[in-house]
Amino acid sequence: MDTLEKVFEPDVLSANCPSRTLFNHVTSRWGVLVLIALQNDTMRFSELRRKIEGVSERMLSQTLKLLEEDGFVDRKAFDVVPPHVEYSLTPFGQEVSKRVKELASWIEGNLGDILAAKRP
Amino acid sequence: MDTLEKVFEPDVLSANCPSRTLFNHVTSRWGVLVLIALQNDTMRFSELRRKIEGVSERMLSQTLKLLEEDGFVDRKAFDVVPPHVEYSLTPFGQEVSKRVKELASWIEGNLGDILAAKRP
DNA sequence: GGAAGTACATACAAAAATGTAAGTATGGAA
DNA sequence: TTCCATACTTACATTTTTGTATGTACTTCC
Repeated sequence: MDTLEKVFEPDVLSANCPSRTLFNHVTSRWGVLVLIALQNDTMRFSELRRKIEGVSERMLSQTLKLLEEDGFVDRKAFDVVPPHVEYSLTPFGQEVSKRVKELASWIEGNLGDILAAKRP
Repeated sequence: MDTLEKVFEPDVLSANCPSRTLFNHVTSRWGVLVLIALQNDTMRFSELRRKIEGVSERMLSQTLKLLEEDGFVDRKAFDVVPPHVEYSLTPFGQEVSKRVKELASWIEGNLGDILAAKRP
């Protein structure tokens, strides 16, 4: 057996761990929504913009670019004149999307009870 | 059977759905980390501050207050002179924490592969 | 012929998030 | 007696995020 193992354990609680950066991108305000929106479909930029209520074009393209760099989103551009670009999730993206969606779904599904238990 | 059902379907993709607000709190920069840190323990303010590398006191107390209002965190204060306060998760908090943690763990566990696949 | 749709980039402005420093009341350690 | 620790709050400054408006290069619809 190896004598040198676990030299480095990724941990999002550590300020400079790369997993923290990735985690931040994935859980960013628009990142989570993009991941959810793309879960089962390939979508065009403007479709995404309509589906994710409230995103501005600027934020959407910024978020997509970031997730693409991280390897969670795949961008396919067709060189035609009214531009046509399709976004979808990579296999890694599908894994994180699944988990983000489970969180969102739990909240949506228990919204009534959660709201009823609030105090302020 | 009821004739008036599903009048309202919670959806985080809808700009003004209450689930979106809750989802934003939970997936906020420090919110996710607080939820993870409190997963299996009751912790004091300063312990949390040490565990979550990089949080400032201000942000930590603000985040704790928000999660407490939402009903995910429970705050127990003892009226002693060097202040003593204990934070823990409510049952709802444990549910969301579990899901947030699954996302974080997946990223941590696949960090090497994710990083290896990045393009920039 | 003019308007709309497409997928952005870019400059600028405004808003929101975050950090820093200081203050509070008190006990116990050095 | 001075300093540290506790759990915060508050004011103020800075940084980051987000939004708005505009431009681009065409094509199609009316």
